[in-house]
Amino acid sequence: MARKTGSHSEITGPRVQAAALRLIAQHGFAAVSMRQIAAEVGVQAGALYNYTNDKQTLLFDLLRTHMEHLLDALGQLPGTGDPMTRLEAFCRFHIAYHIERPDQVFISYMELRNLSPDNFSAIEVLRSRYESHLDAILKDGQSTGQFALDEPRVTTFAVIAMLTGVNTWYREDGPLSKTDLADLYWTLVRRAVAA
Amino acid sequence: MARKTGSHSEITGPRVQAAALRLIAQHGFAAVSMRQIAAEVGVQAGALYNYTNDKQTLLFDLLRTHMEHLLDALGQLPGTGDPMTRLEAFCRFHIAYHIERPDQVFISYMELRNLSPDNFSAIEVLRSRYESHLDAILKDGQSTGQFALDEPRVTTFAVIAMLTGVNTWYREDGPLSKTDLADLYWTLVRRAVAA
DNA sequence: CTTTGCAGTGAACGGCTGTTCAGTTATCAA
DNA sequence: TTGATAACTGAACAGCCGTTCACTGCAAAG
Repeated sequence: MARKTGSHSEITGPRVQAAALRLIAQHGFAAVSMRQIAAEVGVQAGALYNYTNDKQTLLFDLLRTHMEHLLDALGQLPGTGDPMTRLEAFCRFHIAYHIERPDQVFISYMELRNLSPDNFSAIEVLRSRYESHLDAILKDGQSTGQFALDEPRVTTFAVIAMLTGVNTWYREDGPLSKTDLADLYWTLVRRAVAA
Repeated sequence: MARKTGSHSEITGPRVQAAALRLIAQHGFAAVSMRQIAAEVGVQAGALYNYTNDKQTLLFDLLRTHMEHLLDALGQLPGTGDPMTRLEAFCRFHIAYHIERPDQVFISYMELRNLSPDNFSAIEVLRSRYESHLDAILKDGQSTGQFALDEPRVTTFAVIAMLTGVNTWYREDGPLSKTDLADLYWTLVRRAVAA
C-alpha cells in the first residue's frame, strides 16, 4: 500500500514503528540498518517498504507521531484560569507524559539533525507550538503579578529543559515515586518563578 | 606514531580532533565517515590512522578531552566558603563554559551511546565527578539552612539540565548578552533553592 | 651527500548500506 | 474452487564503510 501511493504522511505499521523506535533510541538512527529493524519485526528488509517510503520517512513519522500525541494530550489541559494553577498542571503533565515515553522523548531531540530540512521544519513547528503553551502561562502570570520574570521566553526554555531532564536519570525502580518526582520539580519551578 | 604504540590514550592530532568535532557535532558520529573527516583535514583516510587507533578511540578522545578540560576549569573555583556564593560561581561558570563550546557539549551527551562499554564508563566517572561538585554545594547550603531542598541530588540534576539547556537556543547574535543570560539563569536558580 | 624515519598516498580488503523487484506464498471474497 | 490482492521473500544493485599496507616523498640528522 505504502509502496504504491508514495504519500509523505502514511501511517507506518505499528509493529514496524515500535521496532524502529526501540532500536533507534538504543543505537541512534544512523547506526541502525533497515535489516536490523526488519529482523526485530521478524521479516526481511524488503518487506519494510510496504509500510514506509524510505528510512528518512520512517524517522519522520516517529517524531511526528510523538509530537502530535503530545500536543493532543496538552490540548486537554485548561487554556485559561489562574496562571499558578495552570503552571502546576503543565509541569505535572510534562513530567508524567515524558517519563512514560523515554524512547520517544530521547529520539525526538536526539535525531532532529538526521531529518531532512523539510521534515526538520515540520517538527520544529510542532515543538514551538508546545513551548508557546508554557510561554502563554508565564506571560499571563507575569501580567497578574503572580510571577516575577525578567524574560518569560528564557524562563520557558529553562523550565522545559529542567523538566525534560528527568528522563536522563529517573528510573522506575529507584527510590522515588512518580508523585514524589512531580512534587519535587513543581516546588523548584514554583519558587523559581513566583513573585 | 599512534600506529605503532597501539596505546588507548594517545592524544589525537589537534587538526584531526577539530575536524572530527565539527563534523560529528553536525551530523552525528555514526553518520560521519573517516573519509569525510580526512577530507576536512585535507588528507586521505589512511593518514588518520597515524593519529588515532580507530574511529571509536577518536570519539572517546574527543569526549575525554572535553571532560578533563571541564574538570580542570571547575577545579579553579573555590571549594569552600559561603554556599550561596559558591552556587552563584558554579552557575555562572557552567553557563559561560558551555556556551563557548557548543560542539563539545553537544557531542558529550549526544554520542555517549556510541561509546564502547569501557569508554562509556570512563566518561561517566568524569561526568559524575562534575555533578558531585554541585551536589556538595547544595548539601552545604542545606546544612547551613540557606537552601531548602527536599532532595539535593534531584536538585543537582534539575539545575544542571536547566543550565545546559541554554545551548539549545542561545545565539551569540541574538538580543541577549552573555551577562544578561547568566543573570537570568542565576535568578531562577537562586529562587528555586533559597530557603 | 647519505641515511633515517615520519607523513601521507592510493589501492585494496571484506563487509555492510538503502532500495528495488520479479517471483512466491497466504488470505479472503465471490 | 477460483480469482484477486496484499504480504513477503531473496537476490541483486551500486556504493560506501573502517581499516590495512606496500610504497612514495620529504625533512632533518649524521
